[in-house]
Amino acid sequence: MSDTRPLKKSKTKHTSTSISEIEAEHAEAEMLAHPPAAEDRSLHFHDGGEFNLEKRHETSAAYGERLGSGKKNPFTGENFSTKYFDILKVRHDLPIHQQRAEFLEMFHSTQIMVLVGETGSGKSTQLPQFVLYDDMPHLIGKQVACTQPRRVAAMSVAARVAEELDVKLGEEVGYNIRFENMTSNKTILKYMTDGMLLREAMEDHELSRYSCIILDEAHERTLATDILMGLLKQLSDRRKDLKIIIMSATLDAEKFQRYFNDAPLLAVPGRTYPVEIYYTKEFQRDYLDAAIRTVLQIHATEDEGDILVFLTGEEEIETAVKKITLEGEQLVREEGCGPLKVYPLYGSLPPHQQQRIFEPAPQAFKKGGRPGRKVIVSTNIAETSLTIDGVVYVVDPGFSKQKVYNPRIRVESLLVSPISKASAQQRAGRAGRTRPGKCFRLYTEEAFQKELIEQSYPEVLRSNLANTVLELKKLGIDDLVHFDFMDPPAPETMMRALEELNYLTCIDDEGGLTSLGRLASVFPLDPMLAVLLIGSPAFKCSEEILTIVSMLSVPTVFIRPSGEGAKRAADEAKKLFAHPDGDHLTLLNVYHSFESDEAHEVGQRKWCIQNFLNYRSLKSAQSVRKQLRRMMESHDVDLIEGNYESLSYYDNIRKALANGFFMQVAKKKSTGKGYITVKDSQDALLHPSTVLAQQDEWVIYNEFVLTSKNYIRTITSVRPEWLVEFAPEYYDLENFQQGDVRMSLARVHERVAKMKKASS
DNA sequence: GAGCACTGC
Repeated sequence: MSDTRPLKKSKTKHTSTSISEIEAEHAEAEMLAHPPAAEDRSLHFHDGGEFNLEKRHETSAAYGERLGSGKKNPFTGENFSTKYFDILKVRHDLPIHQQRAEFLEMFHSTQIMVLVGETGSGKSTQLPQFVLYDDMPHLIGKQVACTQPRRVAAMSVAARVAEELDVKLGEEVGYNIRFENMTSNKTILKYMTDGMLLREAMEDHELSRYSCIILDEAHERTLATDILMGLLKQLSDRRKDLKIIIMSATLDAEKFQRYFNDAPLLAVPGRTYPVEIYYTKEFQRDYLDAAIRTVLQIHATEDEGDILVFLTGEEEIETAVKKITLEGEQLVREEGCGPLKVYPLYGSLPPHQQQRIFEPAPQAFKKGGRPGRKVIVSTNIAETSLTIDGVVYVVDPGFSKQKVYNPRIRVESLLVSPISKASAQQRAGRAGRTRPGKCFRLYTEEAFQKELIEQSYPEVLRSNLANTVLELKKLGIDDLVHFDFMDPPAPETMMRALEELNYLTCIDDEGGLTSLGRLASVFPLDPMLAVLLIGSPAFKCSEEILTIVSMLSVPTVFIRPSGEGAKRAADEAKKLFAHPDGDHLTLLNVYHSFESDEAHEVGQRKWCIQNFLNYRSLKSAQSVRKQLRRMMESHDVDLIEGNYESLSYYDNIRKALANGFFMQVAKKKSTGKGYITVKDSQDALLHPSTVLAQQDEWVIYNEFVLTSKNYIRTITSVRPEWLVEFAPEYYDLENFQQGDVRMSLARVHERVAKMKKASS
């Protein structure tokens, strides 16, 4: 039934390098009441003791253990709970515990160190605690920070560590993520997202409140992590008292060491099971089909154990789920196989459906019968963000959707591309979390060796850097060209970013931050949206623009289910909100309706379902709006509500949009179909989701998407006179080559000149 | 007349 077999067995044994040691359930850590401290503190050593500041950065592992195993919590002075000692036993069994002394020795001898640790080593939870006992931040009024790339990780690790230290979450141990600051003036260990620490660095370049900064999951190379690394490298010269620890999965430890001036390395073993790797003999033309057949074959021939399949996107996953389910039923009927339950898993799936992957595998039809099995068909989300125990078989076709940036046409797009060796190893590791497993790679061993790159490209090489450059400027980095990136981005990408910021007047011609740029950097938005927001009071509609910007900052609010009838119904529902001038105004209508009395009477959640709208997106637009509004207030950006009765209500909003989006304009082609972008002369079609008819000559667009065709998406019609008026330098005729756009613009300039003459 | 891998502020 399958020509992907016989699979060649490789001798390679693989050990997982999985990431989060802490599962979500720890987030619900039970908080115990602390009994009041009654006894005096004289019973030192065999009964614990107190911190001794003189020993700071000179303590031994025994010192920390003595303090941590006494009667009283040395951080709070209160008696430890019995639960504390139960957890302490478990912690002592973690591999990293053996290396506490080794860690302290290295920590004392160097300012910057690199720590690599595999899954289950306990590095994210234990290491920061080792630091606390030696660094004693509470005695010198400082804090220890530990960054995570994801919010859930920051929250759940913090909850776990608070439990381990027998303190209340938010007091000695807390976390800080966007929209939620769970810390207090007692906090000495703070888990936070990497983006959050970057924000703090923009306010305080010295990061002076910290005595030690731990960057966790550094191998993921998020934009924020990369910038922080460059920053910390610089800062380590100015602040000799600041300790820095870079934590990573094993693969690229040397690169981190080299980057940080040959920083010493500590490696801690993980706790995972070996995974056998199988390759196909031949190249698989149709990886989707091969993946489905491999799953069915595993089900028919392999021992008990769940299957995890990696595919690239929602549509592909839903197709695979349907096919596997159908053919699985056939296997049950014809071959007497056990039951098969198939679950999709991807980011845009609502949380309760994501949770279903944790349901237990189906039972065999009869006792002692062939095993039932659970199959999870997932995007990359199961590679890093979510861990599923019980997976024994991994099917890896070797592809994922990755963001790529083309600086020439200034477009970010998603492309199905081969994964890296590191990713392949990470995927394989997912099979060895509970017992030895198998990984079926749907490509040849030769392809793995020769064609896959070692590491995925870091985000900084795949993104538009306008926002990053603005952040760096705000961080006080004047010389961007010589900023020490671990992987420097292409010069053209930097040039594009500087050019864009210059057009937005966020930086002047000398590359210096302008006052507008400084203000724009306050907002957690793309510079263009920030400038749009800051400019909106001039058009007497900043409340409305604030709403539109918030709606543009969350996942799409429109739901369009599959199935012909449902699609039609969803399209009809959308028409109720449609504004003839475009999608931005349509978003405004949706938001207003969401907050209307009518929606509240029905119940917002129900109202959303009735109107094919995404409740979660709208709620998050609300919280984004609240945050941005606060920032506008504190930075004196006027909040002005447009006059809905006025005839110019919508025109004012469109003017404000034109003022912000003047770089993202397309013009209807005078001959032929479709539109052409004004700056880069790219052919583009209006995305079919637009509410606009195809007749408006000039439009601004929110994004340019490359899929089956070139599309511009989220579009509003504007008058060209506005563009010329608001961005005269950008629309100077000399900037345009001969052609359609220039000819039209010339006529616009003439009209404007005539009008001026007539009125004077 | 079509889709949004995953994060983060």
